[in-house]
Amino acid sequence: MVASKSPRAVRGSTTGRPIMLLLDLLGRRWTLRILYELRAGSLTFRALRSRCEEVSPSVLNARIGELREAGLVDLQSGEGYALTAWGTELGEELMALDGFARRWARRRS
Amino acid sequence: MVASKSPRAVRGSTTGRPIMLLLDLLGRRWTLRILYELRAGSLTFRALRSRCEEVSPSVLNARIGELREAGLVDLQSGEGYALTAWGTELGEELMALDGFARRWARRRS
DNA sequence: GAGAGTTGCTACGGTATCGGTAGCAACTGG
DNA sequence: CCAGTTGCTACCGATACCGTAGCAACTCTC
Repeated sequence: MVASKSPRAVRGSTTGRPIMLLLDLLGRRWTLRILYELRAGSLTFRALRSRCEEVSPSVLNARIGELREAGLVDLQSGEGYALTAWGTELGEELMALDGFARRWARRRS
Repeated sequence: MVASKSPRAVRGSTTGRPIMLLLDLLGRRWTLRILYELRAGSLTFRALRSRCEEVSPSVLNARIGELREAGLVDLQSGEGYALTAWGTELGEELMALDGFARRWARRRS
């Protein structure tokens, strides 16, 4: 199995609206960060962990499992973890946040 | 005070990069959802709570406090909570996710 | 000015999630 | 055989979260 515990399918998506699924998925600790760190290329489990400030492997594995189940991340043997086509597309959306973040950080003291 | 407990300033932003601050802020439960729900206009505390599936008021208040401190959300007396100019800008970035979410939801079963 | 209805917000206790460390099985290269 | 990877799990203490109840302040209406 691929870690398909499916903690709760999707946490609180009573509406069924896709955006809720997505917001729910992304609103978990380290999920956004993982996508961000994988933007430039594949990383091994441990390398990814290092990039994420040595997050607990159990949590990292849980997040990876969710992202794999969502079809956003994939494990390719020998290459480590990488974004899928969907993951890449989402990553590009998130990269728009980077520009905003810089402008935003400048204004708040 | 405005709920300025500042749980940890920013969770794990050892790098100081603005994007990390932002990802950290957005990677908390309900934060993305709150921004999303406020996109169309102001909402009172309780209305916002209803939109967020009756999230615990303590958590909602914590998230609001963080968003206010970040200058993304504002409380205008008599009007309820609303996005600031920065919040609106960020909200627009997030709205790009909505289109992605629909396409993405279609592919996964 | 008493009551009902708002508002934003807090306190409390139980529970789920997260964090930190240790370590396993499998594989690779000597 | 041994050292060094890899992905991943188990355990358990710490923290964030949830659910309910309720408060003070304000606005109505009568």
